[in-house]
Amino acid sequence: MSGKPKKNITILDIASHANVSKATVSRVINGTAKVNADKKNAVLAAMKEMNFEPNVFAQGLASGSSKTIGVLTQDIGSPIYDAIAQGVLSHLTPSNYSPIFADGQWKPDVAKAAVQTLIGRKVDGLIAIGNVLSSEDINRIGEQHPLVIAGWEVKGWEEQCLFIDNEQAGYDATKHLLDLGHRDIAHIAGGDHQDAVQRMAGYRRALEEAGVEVDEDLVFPGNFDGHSGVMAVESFLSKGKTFSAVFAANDMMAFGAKLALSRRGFRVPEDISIIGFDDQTESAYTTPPLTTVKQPARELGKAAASALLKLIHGEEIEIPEFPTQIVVRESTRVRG
Amino acid sequence: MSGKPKKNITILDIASHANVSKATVSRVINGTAKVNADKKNAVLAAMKEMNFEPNVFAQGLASGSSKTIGVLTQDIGSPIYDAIAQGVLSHLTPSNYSPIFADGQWKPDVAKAAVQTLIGRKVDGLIAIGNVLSSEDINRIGEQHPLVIAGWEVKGWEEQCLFIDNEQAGYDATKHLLDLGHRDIAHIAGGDHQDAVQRMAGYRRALEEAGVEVDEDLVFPGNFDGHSGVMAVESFLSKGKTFSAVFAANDMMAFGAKLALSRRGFRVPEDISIIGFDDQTESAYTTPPLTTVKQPARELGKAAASALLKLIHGEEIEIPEFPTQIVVRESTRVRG
DNA sequence: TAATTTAACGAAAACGGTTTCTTGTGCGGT
DNA sequence: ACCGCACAAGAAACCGTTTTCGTTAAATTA
Repeated sequence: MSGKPKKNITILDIASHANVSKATVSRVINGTAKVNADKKNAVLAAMKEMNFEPNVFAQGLASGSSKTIGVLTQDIGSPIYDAIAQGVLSHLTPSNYSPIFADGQWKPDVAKAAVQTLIGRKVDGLIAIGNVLSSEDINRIGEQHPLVIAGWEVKGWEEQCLFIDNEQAGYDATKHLLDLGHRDIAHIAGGDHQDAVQRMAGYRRALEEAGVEVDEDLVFPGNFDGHSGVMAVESFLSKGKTFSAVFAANDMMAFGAKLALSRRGFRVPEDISIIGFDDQTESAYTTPPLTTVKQPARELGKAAASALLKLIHGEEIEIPEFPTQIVVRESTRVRG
Repeated sequence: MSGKPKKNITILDIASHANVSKATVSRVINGTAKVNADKKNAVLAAMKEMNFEPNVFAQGLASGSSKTIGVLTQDIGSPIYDAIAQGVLSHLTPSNYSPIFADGQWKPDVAKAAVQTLIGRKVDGLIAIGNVLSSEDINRIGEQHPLVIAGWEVKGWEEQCLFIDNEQAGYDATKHLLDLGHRDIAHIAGGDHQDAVQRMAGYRRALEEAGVEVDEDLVFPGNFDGHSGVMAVESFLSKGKTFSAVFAANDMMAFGAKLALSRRGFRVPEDISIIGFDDQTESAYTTPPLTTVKQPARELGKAAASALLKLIHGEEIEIPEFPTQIVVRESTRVRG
């Protein structure tokens, strides 16, 4: 019970136990060539009996493939990116690929190092969830390794990017408010992140299309965190602006905005309507429940993993559309 | 530019380039033995020049160590467990260990398979974030591999578990309400999860200590999601119960409770106080901002990774305390 | 029946490192 | 000067697979 011989069973043990050569065992394991039914069964039986597990290092060394895939995250803890990661993980679990994670912290140099680590670990492919790398970097990496990017659109690499139409979604969100009769619609943006910029573009297009001029004082440069939402409202109010609705580029900022409005005595949605973006879990349980734009993040993650696996196997991939959807709850209503 | 020879540079190339044997190169790489300064420099130079990266498979095969650590998650997407994972990842990044993730979905058989996968990948150690496995399973795994458990307490394995004192924290939360003069304090529990059970125990102890009898109709068996919070309030109200405060076993249920209370015309905190548990990011921006119990999840994750690394290197580990802290915001006040 | 293809499988050569053994050299002790 | 010893570094064994290459026996063809 104490002094284990510690003998690892190898393919060779199986071979001798089944009276075949190790080559045959290997063929049985991988199904790379035909082997007689009886020998095959003998090998299978031996493997079961000695409950043999092939050594991944040896397999990797000999075959060159590690059966791992590298996942480059930027930000564990963000609801959307987590949901994408969740989708990736859930699709990978039933496959025989295991994910190795590395975090880029939204910093190009850190991300680059992370990719290097992943590649050094001989991953068979890479999934980037979000992205900070330049088009050039992406292209360089992508031509050396199977690569897909989830939740981001890289110019010149669109065929392997999975993303939602943020511009259209931003348009839809704004349109929702316009349709409710709102005209003075503030926007809390998310900085220079691609999706934030696109959402803002959609906001502007909707307003223009409705013949409403964009008041730049009603556009606040947030950064996706709750505090931005608070600051945004403070900014609007301090400039003496009046507005009846707010479109926040994510739910967190919508929460912050709601809080700041409450503090200033405005009611939501009676006085001011708010629409967010993401539909994170909490949004259904805020007071009032938040109207928001839902994006199919989990599905996107699954699709990304699925696409990468196809890429690895040399199959053609086709990226589907990922439709967003407005979830109408109780934070928006017809302009009073 | 098109037809790459694809020759991988190996330790042998370095060796010949530096006029030494591959053994020497290996020694330089790993510092496992003294080598003359000039040879060493020659090797280093060659490695730099040809920018050589050792093949992880070969290293693993020869040395037996993979420089990877397995992370067993149960639930990507939960704020607390994500924060722990974040901590783990952040501590691992600067080390030369890479994390391989596998998800157990809170299901014992899935988790078991996940561990098997991880072990099959020859991870040098394991971190479980949360746990569904039995003590026996944990012990079995733990005596074969370095293992630490984060955010969970396994009987007979406490020395390698990192967890907070949920009972005390539950006590503190309840005490906070008692100190504000509340006597009719409802509790929304979190099912049979260990931490939920312990938090409830703390709730009961505080009440007893204050000479308040626990009204079982004011204890609702939730399941940590927002809907539980709603259901809990509906349950209390439908039983005709009156109460002036609620202790929810996590923030999500607190959100749900707040929503349900608002719907029924109760104001928070004027009519009813609410305290949550976790201090997830959103809690600071709800209306009103939620008083809650903060647990140092990130630190816990970092400490877990740190402890595991020590374990792997055969060093002694000592698990620190992880103090919780009541964050008083605006959802609790003196009983009116 | 002899000649020729084919199918199954074993022998052995990679894969790229680490580690044990061995050997040659320079050193201090007597 | 002689012996033993420590030490640096090379030679070779080894880690556990996959895969190429032959080889043998069976199946097909003439």
